[in-house]
Amino acid sequence: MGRGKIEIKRIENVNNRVVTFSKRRNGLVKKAKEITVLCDAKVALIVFASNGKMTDYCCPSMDLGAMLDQYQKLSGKKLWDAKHENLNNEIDMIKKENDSLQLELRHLKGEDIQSLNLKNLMAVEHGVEHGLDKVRDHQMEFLMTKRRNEKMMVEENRQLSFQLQQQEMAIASNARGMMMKDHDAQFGYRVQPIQPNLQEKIMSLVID
Amino acid sequence: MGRGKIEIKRIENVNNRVVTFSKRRNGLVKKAKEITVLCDAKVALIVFASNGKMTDYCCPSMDLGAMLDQYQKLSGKKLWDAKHENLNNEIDMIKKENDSLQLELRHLKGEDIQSLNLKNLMAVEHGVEHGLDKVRDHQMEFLMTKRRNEKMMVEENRQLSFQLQQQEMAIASNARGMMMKDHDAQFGYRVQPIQPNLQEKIMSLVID
DNA sequence: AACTATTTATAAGA
DNA sequence: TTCTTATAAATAGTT
Repeated sequence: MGRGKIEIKRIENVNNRVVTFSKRRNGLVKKAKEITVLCDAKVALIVFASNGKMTDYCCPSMDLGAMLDQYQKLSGKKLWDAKHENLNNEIDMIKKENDSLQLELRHLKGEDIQSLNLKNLMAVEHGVEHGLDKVRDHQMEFLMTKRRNEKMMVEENRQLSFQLQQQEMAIASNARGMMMKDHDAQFGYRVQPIQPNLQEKIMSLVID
Repeated sequence: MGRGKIEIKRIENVNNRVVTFSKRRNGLVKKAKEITVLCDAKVALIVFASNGKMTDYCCPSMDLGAMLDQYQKLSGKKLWDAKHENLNNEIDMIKKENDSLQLELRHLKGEDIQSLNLKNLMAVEHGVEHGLDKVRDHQMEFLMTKRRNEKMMVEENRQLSFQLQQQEMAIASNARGMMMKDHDAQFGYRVQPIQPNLQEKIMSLVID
């Protein structure tokens, strides 16, 4: 329909092809809209140009998802069900892994062991013993650290007391020596902990 | 385009509507095919009549599934991804559960415990100790059962030996008393275990 | 389902 | 791209 009749075969001239595509795509969408309105039809249309650009139309009365659900029902063809199945399989696999983990966990806690034979029981025992050793080692380390920190705290306290005492002495002699002048310099000394924040660190370790 | 111009609004006359639908649907599909061939386009078209009947067209170069994948990519709209999202969420949840199980398991085995604080360490220790007790209890039971079965076996053996001895004596006296008649009755006695199959049961327990 | 008068779509040209 | 226009194609109403 135009100045000349054309054969329905690929238009080799790129320009013509692009122009024709644009015109016909518009025509197609227009007709889709028209049949939707005129005949109460439900239409979904997706068009990709050869350059990848997409145009789509979907009747207002039903969204594309619903259209495709219907399509699957009526045609019996699967669109996304395949992917669905993959995900379900994955879920099954992870669930199985989960179950076996849970079982192993219960075994280590001494539950559900009536189903184990002697060899497995012994394996579990060794595993648990080993774990217990490690946990106790770690606890020991913990306590050692705590004790070490306590010692450091005591030592720091000792040093602070010493400094404090010295400063008090200095102030006293100052006060005695100058009596009523240089009041402002009197408190120029600052008590400075050797390791700032050490005490907070230790407390958090102990409380944690 | 026809004998008269029509407004683009729902055709109220049912017959006209159905006929027009049929004509226009054919036209739409024809145009879809033509643009596919002429312009190398990819087209997917689904049409539902108001009576529910479906017609569809999809370009031969790409199946509907692939078209819709592309559609989702380019439009950013979700079609089945909504359904998939649920499954993906479920997968994430189970995976998280899995991870925490794995961690707990490693803790019970004494691995990765440097991240635990003292309270948790102690909880793990108690758990593991309890498990160990239970496992050992169970092992003990196992051995007791085995020992009990061994005793039963010894006792049964004793009884069998006794029966056997008695039968041998009976046979001997029979043979002496009857010498050359009633040969067939000679072996009429049968050695019957007190608990049939007990030995097999015990063996399977021990081997298991 | 055909027919056909008309409307609509569009191929080619500008 | 867009507009124009001659012509092909689609189709509304009729038979």
